[in-house]
Amino acid sequence: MYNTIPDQLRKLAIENVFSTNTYQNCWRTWQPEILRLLGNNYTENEILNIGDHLSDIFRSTGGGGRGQGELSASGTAWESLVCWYINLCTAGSRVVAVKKMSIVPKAIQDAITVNYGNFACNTESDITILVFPDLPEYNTNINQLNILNNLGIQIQPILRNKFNLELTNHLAEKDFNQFEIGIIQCKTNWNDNAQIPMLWDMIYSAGGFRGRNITIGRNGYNIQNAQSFSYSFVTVPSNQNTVYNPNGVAVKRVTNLSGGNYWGNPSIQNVAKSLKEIFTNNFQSGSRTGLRTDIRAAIPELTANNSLSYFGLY
DNA sequence: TATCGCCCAGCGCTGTAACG
DNA sequence: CGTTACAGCGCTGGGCGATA
Repeated sequence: MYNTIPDQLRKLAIENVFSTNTYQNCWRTWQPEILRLLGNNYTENEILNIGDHLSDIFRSTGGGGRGQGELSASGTAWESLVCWYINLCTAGSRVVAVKKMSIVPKAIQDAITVNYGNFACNTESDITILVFPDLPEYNTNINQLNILNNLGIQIQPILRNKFNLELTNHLAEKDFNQFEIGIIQCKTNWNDNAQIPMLWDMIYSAGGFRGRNITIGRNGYNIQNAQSFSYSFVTVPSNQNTVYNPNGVAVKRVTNLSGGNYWGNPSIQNVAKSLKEIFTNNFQSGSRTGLRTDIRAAIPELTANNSLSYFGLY
């Protein structure tokens, strides 16, 4: 159970999140807060509804600290919390959120690279969402797989006790056009920064600009050839004393993003949606049985010494 | 006058490359 | 394989100017 390729990559992604000092410090405060929100005998509803409270959870640490340390760390912390939450809600599905770029399959990395002349800029993305194709390779226990590399040699799913990324690299090349790709731009504040996701979304939507030698993708991998591509924005927002209304520039700039704009609060019509809505908006095809069914099945496994205990919810 | 959007500068954390 | 060094990255909140 939870031993498919997507779920192995998910585990790697979450272990990476927990490996940073910033997240470990935050987690000491966040974990009790999250467990309190979940309550006893929680269901898939309580798990999903964490999305309405992510901003409160985030603000429970730091508390307006203006030190450069906290300032710098907060961006990482928000990204990490969003990554944790998305993976929690998608456990058991073929949807995986990855924060660390180097564990994203190479072909996907290539596809989302924007080339400005011969300079590859924006190879980084805050969080990359992968929806693995609905093929046997991605629904089967990795111990029963027999995947051959280009030399005809079987790829070991586990190498030196670690998930072997050669597996995902190879399969993403082979099945590239059946992958769905999502980029999530995380920002703790909203106002001025809304320009950044707006502009990148324009470039991705336009598919580059030939006359100016601005292109997307490299090594033959292009988001146009993937199954789908979406660009989303997720903010806290940390701005104090700011009321967001549907006509504000910051709001207008992100409401038309291909993947939508979200925050860690309950949805407000025409302003921002709760992050919990991102699953029905963008990544529905990543589950055979449906999101809620997957979460329901995952809940017993979140406890100590079970297959999803790496989420730290015990 | 009230509101809104835009601008500014800095320093510690993280990840990666280089090294032993 | 473990350690070190370094380069790149990001968030905040007040003030100013433009507009209604």
